[in-house]
Parts: sequence; structure tokens; C-alpha cells
Amino acid sequence: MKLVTRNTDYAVRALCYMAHNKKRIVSVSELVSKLKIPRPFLRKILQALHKNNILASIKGQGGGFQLTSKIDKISILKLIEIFQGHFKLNECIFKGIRCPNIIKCRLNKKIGKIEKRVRMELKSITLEDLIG
Amino acid sequence: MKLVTRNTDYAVRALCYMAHNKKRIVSVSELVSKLKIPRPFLRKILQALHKNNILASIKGQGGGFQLTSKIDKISILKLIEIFQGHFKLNECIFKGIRCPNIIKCRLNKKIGKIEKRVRMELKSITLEDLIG
DNA sequence: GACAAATGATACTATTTTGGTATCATAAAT
DNA sequence: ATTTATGATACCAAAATAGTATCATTTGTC
Repeated sequence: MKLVTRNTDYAVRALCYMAHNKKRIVSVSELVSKLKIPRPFLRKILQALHKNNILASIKGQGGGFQLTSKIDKISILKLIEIFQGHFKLNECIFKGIRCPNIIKCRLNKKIGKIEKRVRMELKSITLEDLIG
Repeated sequence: MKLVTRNTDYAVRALCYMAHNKKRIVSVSELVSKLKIPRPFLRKILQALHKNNILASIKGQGGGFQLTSKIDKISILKLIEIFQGHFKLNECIFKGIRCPNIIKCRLNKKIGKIEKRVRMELKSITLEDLIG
């Protein structure tokens, strides 16, 4: 089970790299050569980060990406939600439909409590913590 | 993201049903008609529970399955590990290989702490808690 | 003993999610 | 104009999850 999938992971690395080179514009090419992430996949990831206002993009020659916010404002939770959707540990199998399963509902309630705490912890971890 | 996949979920339901009918032998047919779980899938699940000593099996006519242990001894963690493998939230992408990514290692450490707590909580939830 | 009703074992298939590629359009520096 | 970047989007591949199918074996009943 993966709390963090590969695209989120790559995003973390790319952003941390960019954080080291603060304010500088970093191109996909540079990131590819430094981080060894497949180029088109990384491109897609950076575009997603752009759409979510984590990165600014500069088109054209000499262009690339740039962090928009301070790294202590970017949490792992946020990145997870960009790439993996709304963070939920206990999705009911019978979403929408009337749940026929009281047992599972009890379990979901308990998992819901765990989820709430995990969510808080993930929210508290920022890129800054990873760069140290 | 699913903390509990479908086979684990079905196992929970089946076991809870059996717990209600304590000591009785319950056949796949009965479980299928009560719980509306696809028969061959449920069979596979019950066989796994048998292999892991959660259930005893009685072959032949009138046979079926029977709980071996008390329901307060069967944790959700145990069931998750039977059906989803060893519980881990932070599997490194570079398992085996020398990890080239110190950032991710820092993240893994933090996730490792979360994992430890989630694991403990899942261990503390038993079937008894779900039957109430 | 034959038959029916159950599980044991195991191989196969289908669906969904994850992890990518490929391609064409658009923008900006030279 | 050309080159070097990103934007958008459709497509493809691999892995994980969910489920089927089939044959073997055991055991109770007639």
C-alpha cells in the first residue's frame, strides 16, 4: 500500500531541487538530467503543479518553472491531493448506493478517525522539513 | 486510496456473520446468500482465512467453515496483512537498490512514524469491536 | 459403493489504477 | 524565421485488484 505514489514522489523531489535553487527558473531539461525522471512524465507532473499554483511557468527560450510560494507553505498532504485525489482511507465500497453493511460502516467510522489524524500529520509535513 | 481492499472487506463481513452464529459450521452457500458476495471470490477468501488459521474447514456434505479463535483476538491489521501483504505505508521506490534520494528518505522516515501509529491502531481494532 | 455436497488447489481472465509516451499547439528569445 | 521552451490532450503499458473456472479430494447419506 502506497501512501505516496510515484508522481507525488517525483513532485516532491522536483520541488525540493527547485527550493535549493531558490528563485531561479529551472527547466524540465535540467530536472531530468539531475533527477533521472522520465521527461514526458515529469513534464506532466510539473504542468499539474502549475495548474495548482505551486509553480509559475515561463514559456519560450530560457523558460521553465519557478516556485510561487514559500516551501514551508507546501505540505505533503497538498501534493498527495493534487496527484492522488482527495485523501481518504476509508472509501465505502457502496458509495452513493444505500450501504447494506452496518459492520463495514462501523469499521469505516474507526478508520475515519485514523484518517483524520494521518491527514493532520501529512498536513504538518512541509517541503521545508524535508530539506532541513 | 484504500486502507482496506475488497477481499479484506469481504473477509470482515464473513467473519462477523460467523461470529454471530457462534460455533456453528457455516457453508459458503449460506454466506453467499446472506452477504451477496460472488461465490468463487468468497471461496478464495475463506480458503485464505483457513490457511491462516482464522477458520477451520470441514469438508464433505454438511461441511463449511468455523471460527477457530475468539473474535477479540482477530484484528483488522491481521486481516489486512493476510489479504494485502505486510502493512507498509512508505515503501521506497528504490527497494534493494541504493537509494539515490535523500529527500525521499527523510519523507520515508516521517511516514514511517505515521505508519507505526496507524499499525498500532489497526491492531487494536478487533472483530469484537465491529459487532459491538 | 455410488452419489451428492462440501472444501482444496490452482490457473486463468477482466477491470481498474498507476505509470508512463507521443504529438501537436502556443509562446517567447534570438 | 527558427529554436527552445511549456500547454493541452490523447494514447499506451504495466501492475494491482477483483473475480471466474475447473478439477481434485473428502465425507455424509442412500
